Amino acid sequence: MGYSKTINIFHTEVGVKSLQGRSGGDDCYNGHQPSSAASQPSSRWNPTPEQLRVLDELFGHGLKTPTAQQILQVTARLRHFGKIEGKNVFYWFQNHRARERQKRRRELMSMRQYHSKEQQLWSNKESAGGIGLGTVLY
Amino acid sequence: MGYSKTINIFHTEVGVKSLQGRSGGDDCYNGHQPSSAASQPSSRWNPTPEQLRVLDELFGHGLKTPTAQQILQVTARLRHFGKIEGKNVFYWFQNHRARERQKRRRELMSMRQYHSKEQQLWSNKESAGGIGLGTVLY
DNA sequence: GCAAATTAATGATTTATTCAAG
DNA sequence: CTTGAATAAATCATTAATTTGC
Repeated sequence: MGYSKTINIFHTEVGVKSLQGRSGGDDCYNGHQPSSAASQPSSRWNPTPEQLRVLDELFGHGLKTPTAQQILQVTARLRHFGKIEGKNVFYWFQNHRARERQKRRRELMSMRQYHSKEQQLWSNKESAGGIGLGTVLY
Repeated sequence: MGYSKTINIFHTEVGVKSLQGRSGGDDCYNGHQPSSAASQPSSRWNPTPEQLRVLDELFGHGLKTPTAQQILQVTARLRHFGKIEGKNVFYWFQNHRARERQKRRRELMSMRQYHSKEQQLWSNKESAGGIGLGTVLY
């Protein structure tokens, strides 16, 4: 059975700002602070470069959908670099997966539109006479 | 800047390394060559200002990852301004995307701030549930 | 002003990823 | 689990910009 059912127990523990849950849900990197310059406390988690590095490394090593205990461990590790909560880690993985899928899907769309071989065309001269696409085209 | 640039102590030597004349080596655009000598074959494509203008315009208009056909069309258009191959256009878009991303990522990085406020919101409840810690994450 | 020396840009290659088809 | 398709990231290599001493 799906042991990794991943019921998000994390956002139940503390007050989740459900008012921000909308807005397309795109960025997981949480741009910059909404203020102008000075250190105004941010309302959302903003990962430090070290945190981001660790998260990317974990993701790259195959940790796509961490379990609850994995999220807790990762959170503990990342807290050493700055303020962070479990829900931040949970959402980071969720958004990262979605973002990767989206990116890949877009790439597939644009590629299947023409089913072309892209780079291998350019490795050799396209004008050498062997490729039928060398002419016309606009 | 440029701390980790390639330290090439030999770059006073003339030794042109282009042992593979894969790019024909005819008259590429060279911004300003010595007027006396004949066109010295350039080992790599050097875009003319017109070519650059068109490329930047296309990119700015939304053409970020052109398909093979689009690359061929663009190449055909740009060839009117000087010698060019499809792979040059392909590489140009690849590099342009990468360096735009690089620039934006560096900007984000520099404005990213560190949050020192520590919150212990997850002290007890996170570790509850009888989850055995010490699991290898990857 | 002018080239040699140096630095910054950028074209071209290589390496590591991604999702998902088989 | 392995591999196909196609990058994007990282790196290498060459060109232009510029600095520098004369």
